[in-house]
Amino acid sequence: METKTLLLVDGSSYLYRAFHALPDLRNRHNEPTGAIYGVLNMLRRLHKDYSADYSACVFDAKGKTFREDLYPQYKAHRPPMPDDLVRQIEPLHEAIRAMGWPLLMVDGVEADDVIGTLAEQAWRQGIRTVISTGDKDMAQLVNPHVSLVNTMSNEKLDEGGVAAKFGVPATRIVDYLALVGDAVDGVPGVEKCGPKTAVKWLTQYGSLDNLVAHADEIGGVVGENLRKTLDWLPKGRELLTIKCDVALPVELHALTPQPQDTPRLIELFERCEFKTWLREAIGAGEAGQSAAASGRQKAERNYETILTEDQLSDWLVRLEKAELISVDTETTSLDPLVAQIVGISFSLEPRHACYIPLAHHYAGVPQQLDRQTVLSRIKPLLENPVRPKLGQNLKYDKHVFANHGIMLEGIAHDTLLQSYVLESHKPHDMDSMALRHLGEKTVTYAEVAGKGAKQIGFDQVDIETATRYAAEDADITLQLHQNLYPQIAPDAKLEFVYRRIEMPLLDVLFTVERNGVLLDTRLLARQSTELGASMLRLEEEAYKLAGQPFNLNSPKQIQEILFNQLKLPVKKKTPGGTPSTDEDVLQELALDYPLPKVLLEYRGLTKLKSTYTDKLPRMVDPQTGRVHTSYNQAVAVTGRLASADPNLQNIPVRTAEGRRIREAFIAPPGGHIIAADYSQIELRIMAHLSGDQSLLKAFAAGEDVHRATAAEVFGVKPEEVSSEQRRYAKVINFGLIYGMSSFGLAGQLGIERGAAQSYMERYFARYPGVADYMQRTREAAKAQGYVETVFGRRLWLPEISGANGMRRQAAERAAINAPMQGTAADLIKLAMIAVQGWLEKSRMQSLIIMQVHDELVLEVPGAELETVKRELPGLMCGVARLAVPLVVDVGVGPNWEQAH
DNA sequence: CTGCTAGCATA
DNA sequence: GTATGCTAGCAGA
Repeated sequence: METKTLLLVDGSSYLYRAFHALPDLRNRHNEPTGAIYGVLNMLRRLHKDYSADYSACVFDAKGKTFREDLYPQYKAHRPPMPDDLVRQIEPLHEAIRAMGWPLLMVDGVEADDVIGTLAEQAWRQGIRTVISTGDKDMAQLVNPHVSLVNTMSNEKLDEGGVAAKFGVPATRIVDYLALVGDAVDGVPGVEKCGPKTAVKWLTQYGSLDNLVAHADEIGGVVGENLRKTLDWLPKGRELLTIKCDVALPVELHALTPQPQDTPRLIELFERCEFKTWLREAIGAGEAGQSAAASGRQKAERNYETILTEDQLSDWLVRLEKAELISVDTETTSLDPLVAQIVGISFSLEPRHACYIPLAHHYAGVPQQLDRQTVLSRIKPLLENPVRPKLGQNLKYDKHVFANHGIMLEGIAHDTLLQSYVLESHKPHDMDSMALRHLGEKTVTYAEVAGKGAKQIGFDQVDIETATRYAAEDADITLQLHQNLYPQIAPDAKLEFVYRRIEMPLLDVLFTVERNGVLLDTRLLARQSTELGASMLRLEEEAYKLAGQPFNLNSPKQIQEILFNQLKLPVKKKTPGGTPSTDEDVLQELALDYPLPKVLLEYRGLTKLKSTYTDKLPRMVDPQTGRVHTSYNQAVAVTGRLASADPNLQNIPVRTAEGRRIREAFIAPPGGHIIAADYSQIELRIMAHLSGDQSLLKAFAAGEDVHRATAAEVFGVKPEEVSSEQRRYAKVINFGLIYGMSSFGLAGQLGIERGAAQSYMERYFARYPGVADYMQRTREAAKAQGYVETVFGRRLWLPEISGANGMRRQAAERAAINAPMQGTAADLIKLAMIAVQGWLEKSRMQSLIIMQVHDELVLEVPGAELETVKRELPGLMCGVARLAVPLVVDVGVGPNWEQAH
């Protein structure tokens, strides 16, 4: 594959140099133009010399940078920017944009750091970078993939060039700069140490760190000066090090050269009186106009509203031939099972799209094509599995079409899932993605339909506005696909996650959501009544204990009663600084006082009533008589699914009262509920990933792993492990999965920090493979910015190298947890695909009705019970061969509770 | 009416 | 100590 190139221009460095180097040019209004001319001239030369796939001109922005925080004197002695220079900045930026250069300024980040970060991102993606700069500090960025060019002197520097020019390799440039210092930016080095001395020292000692270690060996005054500066040097070096990991508002791939805005350029050149360039621009403008007149203008968008039979037939012909159809629906509702089609849009090539309005209703609406007729005409195409479709969140559109009796097949690509596979931690809504990847600002839903109470239905939106919005959606989706998919396809691991996991899962989730779950609503209603009665009793008791009535649901009022009126001791604070009244605190207080105990009981009951027994019956779909959750496939950064509306992944199980709710999840008459869950899945994955021998052996032998851990940590025989010891071991095992510290373990077990520390040390001594794995994971996360699951799903940790210590530590813990949680998510997703595939192939009536992270729940007719029970574990365990056996427990019952 | 916090349900 | 979604209360529109 040929290599792509990124061209980065250090605009700020050229701006200063042009201003000082060039004569004081002015236009007839006496406005200075010299710096503008100098920088633009250079950009034109670069444009001629390099044909880059990506490019950007980078400037310093306003805002304090980390260097000023680190060292207040940084750039402090610089005189303020001359007014004549300030006045040229805005027109220069406009001209650069008009020329089609992507222009980057990031608040609080210097141009150097933006350039460093982009160069780093580029070489990691196999893209070559050329940095155009007049600043020698940039030499530190040079490596086999990154080179420099000074467009003013025409000097080019690759790795060899840097070594030849400076006398030290590129990797030592920062050390070199720290010794010499940077007078311009006000960063001192070692007094009397110039380039010669710095090179001599670095050649002799290899690096600054080693030189510092041997500082006492250096003689003379310079040696004396070096020793005086030892404390300063690390800080100086930090100031002079270009950061390569700052957060940027745009993606590298969005930095594509844009078409020139000729009219704007003509205006600017006229104002500046750049005569030659002006003539040239006018010539280009005329050529462009005639191109537009003859229909060749590419940049223009062409969105067509389909209102006639002829237009429709015309598009149908093209849709039939298309190799990929970008499709989007506009509807009456966000609820996928309720939504009715208002219009449909298609796009087959970038910047061209159509919108077919079908059910707009407002005064003066034009005649629209008949919805039923249009749907029956496009139905064969939509249902044809060999005509590939593309969309953004097609699971939703598949529901919408299904609501009209159309089964959307041939779903080949989904940009939501592409973005999720590439960058699970970033927003995946179309507006942000268009900006991030295409540099395009899109029409938002709020702009066409309003928001909040004033929001109107899409059917009330006038057809012209609707076309701009809906056609753009199909168009932008296609453009995003053309940008994103090429980033997935060449990477075998990402391709697997996208094509073998997420895309097939889309259809499975559609089926699971549509299947729905049958609820015993009368049972839930009865439970609600009971809960209500108990709550009333607890309420009265609480008022008596408090000496006054208050709102038991209000943490604020509870605070007032407990800590101000009853003067109970404050155990911990909320993040907001007020005394916490959460479960842990109440539990502790309950040992000594009666009211907290009542509050705890009350809280437990309210949660059950409001979230479950009251809410669930109201979520039953009147059409199907069942509850249809919605699985969000692209929110959890670890790769898990998330269930919402209602959330069926947090139905109570821990307490006996809570578990009763599961009795309401039932099978229809003659059917059964089967629950199949992976046993100890995350610990097994930890064994696999770490390769720890003891852990692998314990699983291979089918041992009770918590008991085995207890035996190792407490140094007793497995059969002698007490239940207390096993409980401790279980907490330790879970803690490890969460990347826990001894501090956290102590809190969890209610023991001293030192005791927890020694448990962990003993654990790691007995399971050295696990300790090793944790360290490796932390390092990998730091080096790459992400960690991977067994299947190669990338789990991004943007804060792993951040400046915020607390957040960085949290990112380290997440880094340890993510491969385990993420691999478990991959496994059960593969299992869902396997199970659904098997059910369809063998024409079974059984339905997958829920997924709860490590558990699948099925509704099975009596006739299929034995078959499904027999096959399910094998299907779920067969999706991967790990270094440990996978074990699935299967339970059967008339309801979910009894299936366990 | 919207957005925030506290609290809590699950894996 | 990892990852989610939902509820009620409450403050500021």
